Amino acid sequence: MGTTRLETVPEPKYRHLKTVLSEALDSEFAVGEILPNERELAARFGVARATLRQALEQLELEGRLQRRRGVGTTVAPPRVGVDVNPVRHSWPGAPGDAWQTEGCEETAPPAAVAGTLGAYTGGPVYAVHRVRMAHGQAVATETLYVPAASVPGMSGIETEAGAARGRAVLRELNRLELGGQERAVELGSARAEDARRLDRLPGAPVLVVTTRYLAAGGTAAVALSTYRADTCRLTFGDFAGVSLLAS
Amino acid sequence: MGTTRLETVPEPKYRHLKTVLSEALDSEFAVGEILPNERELAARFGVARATLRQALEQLELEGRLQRRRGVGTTVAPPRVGVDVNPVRHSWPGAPGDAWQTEGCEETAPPAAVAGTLGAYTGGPVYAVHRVRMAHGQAVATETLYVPAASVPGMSGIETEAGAARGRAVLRELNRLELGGQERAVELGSARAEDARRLDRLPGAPVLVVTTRYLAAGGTAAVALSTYRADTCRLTFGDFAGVSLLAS
DNA sequence: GGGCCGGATTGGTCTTGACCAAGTGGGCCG
DNA sequence: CGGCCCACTTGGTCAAGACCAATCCGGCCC
Repeated sequence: MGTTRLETVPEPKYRHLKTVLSEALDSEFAVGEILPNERELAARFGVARATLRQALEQLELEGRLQRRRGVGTTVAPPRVGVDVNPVRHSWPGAPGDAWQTEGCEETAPPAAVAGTLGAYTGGPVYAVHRVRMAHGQAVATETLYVPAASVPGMSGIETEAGAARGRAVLRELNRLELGGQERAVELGSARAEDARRLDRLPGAPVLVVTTRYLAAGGTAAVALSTYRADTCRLTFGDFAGVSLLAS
Repeated sequence: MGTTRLETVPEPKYRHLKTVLSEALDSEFAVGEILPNERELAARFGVARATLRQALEQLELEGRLQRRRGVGTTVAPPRVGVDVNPVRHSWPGAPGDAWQTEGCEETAPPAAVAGTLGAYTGGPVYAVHRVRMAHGQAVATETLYVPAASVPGMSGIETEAGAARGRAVLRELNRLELGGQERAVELGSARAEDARRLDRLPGAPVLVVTTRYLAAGGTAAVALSTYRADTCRLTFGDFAGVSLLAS
């Protein structure tokens, strides 16, 4: 074991294993290459399969590996940089971004969202569902909550259905004069529904992005987005001038 | 089990357990309260300890629980909102933020950082180490890489040492005319050194924030920050006018 | 009183062994 | 030939049990 051992206590096997595997991935494997199966790897390193899996799990969390039941463990490509501002000076749904609108329904928003919508509570709220693609695979899901009262021209919406209706809501939203956005990022685990769309198991780690879209009257809409934590690196396009924000 | 069961396949025990525990946390436990130990919980639910631990691990990942060896499992408080822009129109180290400078050394930056420093490669680079506190506990660590060539007045730095020297570097940096920042956020696992400072085990999930500080000449500095993913919710203060960024 | 020490408690690591579920691919059957 | 089906491979879930390491706390010793 040629790794650093500055600690006074022995390093757990799985952590040492993780280091060894990590170095092997850098030097001996190509992206997309398939590793030996877990039983063989465990035997090769002389550890129990559970111990090996502990190391593999962390490597997968770091985006180094990709595992699929029935297929195997493969070396993952570097994380894709995903800009949470897909299009400059845009509301969601502007042409050119990678979002794909899937549907729209009229529902009661989650309690947490309802609170931030503030002034618009009470009236109907549209929930627009979208999926974001990158390199041919789904990397994020989003539910955008839009109170009908917060945007004009919402009366004709009922004439359309499904994805078309979602796009109509976004179109109306884009007409608003915007006052900026407020974002938060935290770690979460994918709900069953999101996991399915992201081709992951429920509970998979995701980066949860909460966005408040601000308009003259207050919060015009709230978006809840979940990005695959294993494959995504969220970027926040350069926003010049923190100084511009001085109050 | 009153939970939704729309899937056709049976739900794994640990996931069901997670749901049950999650609901119990909401209704039957107070923040800071200590749960029964793992062996008793496992017995109570009629599962192996490993299965119970799988549920607890996910709940800890979501910031619902906090576990400490030799102490027990406690109900975690809601995540703290941490603004990655601690002070408006500021370089790091401005008065009033929650960062605490711990030391400064002259080192070769990691390869990834060296690349982005671009024009300033070759000369000496200072690494300033800081820790960010919130509610009395360390929630983030940071290493700020500052090429001596990128800031003026760096000649007198050598007269100071340790934290004082770090503050001196930050002071000089603050004098620069700034051109904005570029950020990226991704999931990572804490290196041994960071884990120690964050009072976590190595490998603990962290949100890794990479910040490029831009100045007239290019990248003036690069910061690598790691935030405890279980306790932090990163906020990006409202930046008005995505429209201001239009090129 | 103050500090050391040692046992009890708790989560962390590790093993062995078993079965399940999702894909893959080859071979049989129409 | 084309499509269905089943055996097989692979990761996912689960069990029962053992020992380790960090912490706490009470009692002993100075």
